[in-house]
Amino acid sequence: MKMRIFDTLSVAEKNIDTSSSVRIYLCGVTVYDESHIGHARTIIVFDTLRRYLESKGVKVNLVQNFTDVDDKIINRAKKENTSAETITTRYIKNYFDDFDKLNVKRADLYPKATEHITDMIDLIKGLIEKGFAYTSKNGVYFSVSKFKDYGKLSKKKIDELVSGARVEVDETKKDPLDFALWKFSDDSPTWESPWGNGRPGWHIECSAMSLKYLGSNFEIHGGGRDLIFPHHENEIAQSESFSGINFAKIWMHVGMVTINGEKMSKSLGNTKSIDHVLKRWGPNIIRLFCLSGHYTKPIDYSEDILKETITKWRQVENCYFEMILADNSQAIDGLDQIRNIIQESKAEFDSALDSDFNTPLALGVFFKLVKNINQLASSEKLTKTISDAVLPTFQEMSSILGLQVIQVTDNEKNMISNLIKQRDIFRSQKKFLEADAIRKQISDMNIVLIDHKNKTLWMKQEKIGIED
RNA sequence: GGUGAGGUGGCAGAGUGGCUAUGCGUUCGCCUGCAAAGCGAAUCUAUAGGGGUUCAAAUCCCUUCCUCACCUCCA
Repeated sequence: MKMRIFDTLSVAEKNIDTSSSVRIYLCGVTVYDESHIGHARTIIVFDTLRRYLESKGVKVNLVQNFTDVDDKIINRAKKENTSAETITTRYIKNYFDDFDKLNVKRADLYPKATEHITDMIDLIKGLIEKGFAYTSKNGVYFSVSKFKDYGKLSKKKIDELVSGARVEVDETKKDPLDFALWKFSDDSPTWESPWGNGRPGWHIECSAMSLKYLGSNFEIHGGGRDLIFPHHENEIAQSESFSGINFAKIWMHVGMVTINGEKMSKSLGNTKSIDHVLKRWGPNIIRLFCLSGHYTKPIDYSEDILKETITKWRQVENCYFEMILADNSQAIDGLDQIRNIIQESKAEFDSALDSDFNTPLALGVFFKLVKNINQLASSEKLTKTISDAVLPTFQEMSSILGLQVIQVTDNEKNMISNLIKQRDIFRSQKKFLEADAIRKQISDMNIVLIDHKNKTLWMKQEKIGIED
């Protein structure tokens, strides 16, 4: 396969090297609070990318870290009068609860910073030996001026950064731009190091863990756009100074989620937790929303847009049930035509994703296919043969997008079809009150009846919180 | 101020030189015992403003205006 992704570093689209496995390092979350819709977007984008690559038979090795040592965690622990570990354990569990519900496949590995302290210490040692880092009163620092390419990812010039005012003043650093690799501290949790007790800086953890698990030069390093500077810039400085070779082949950054056009932030109090949006919209709507704009661009979370998405999702559900409940009673024609549609859809879908992972375009292709099937169903031309021809493609696309139509048990199926039979009898006797009572009973099970000319089908709808 | 990304119909969102996606919305209609769901038709002829290149530009160049993000922890 030939897939191109926009690389932040070279400011150009680059081919993903799929000759062997595709190694992806994704910067995960700091576990001091609930995850929000912004985290969801980044992680769903990478989950979908991974699903797509795997659907093409490409082996993916996805590593996503948990930052479980950080000042915010310690502050939260102090506030709750408990240990940092209690906090991180709670929010790691919370993370998996949320993302399992969002149908995000588990990464191959979720390394935690606290479990890689020795790797970080080794890395820092190496950087000191090579002359890129030094010890001072408050910790060990990376000397930015020693790394000549500093600023190449974020396109910043060192001189401008210095004059750009908002650099923390710290007399103990040789240069205001130098950043901490190791911070001395007696506040628990701390670890021993050759330089003194303390804890690692944020940036060093991702360098240490990505180098350890994916090597010095892997295919894709990703995260939110807000991580470009300083986090990823610093990772490049550390990793390339240590290894002497180029770090990630492609830097892939996902745009921010705004809320009604405003940046989402704790201080504005407008964050939307995953728990909140799941209760309100459910996983499929959220995934569709997160993939509805090109991943490099910002997307705006607003009720109106999410509501539109419900309509689309209902069409997908309708399409699925029309297909699985199609029967043989019709003449078989139009099969060649539908085969063409399937071929075209597949080709367009792949081509959209191959071209810098254009998910909005791919979604459009998927919806078009859904529309085509619903058209056939509406005109009583959807036979079982046609359904069987389309279903694999429908399911493959759904699976890549991580969408899941709600499933029904055989018991439910039997019960529903019995109720429908009873209702049909009442209808034929023009006992509409009784028929409507059955319809109500069915609808209480989240089943919607689809009355065609000569038959009644049904679909199970996902419950969407906001519609209650 | 610096850097980057943008400004496309009521809304969302593709499209990097020519054939003006797609979806939502709205209106009417089909279907129905009535609904629901679905479908059809109609509506909308958009490309921030100005200039230029070209037979031809949303698409290339110049310019003006505007928006957003990052430059501090942040997905």
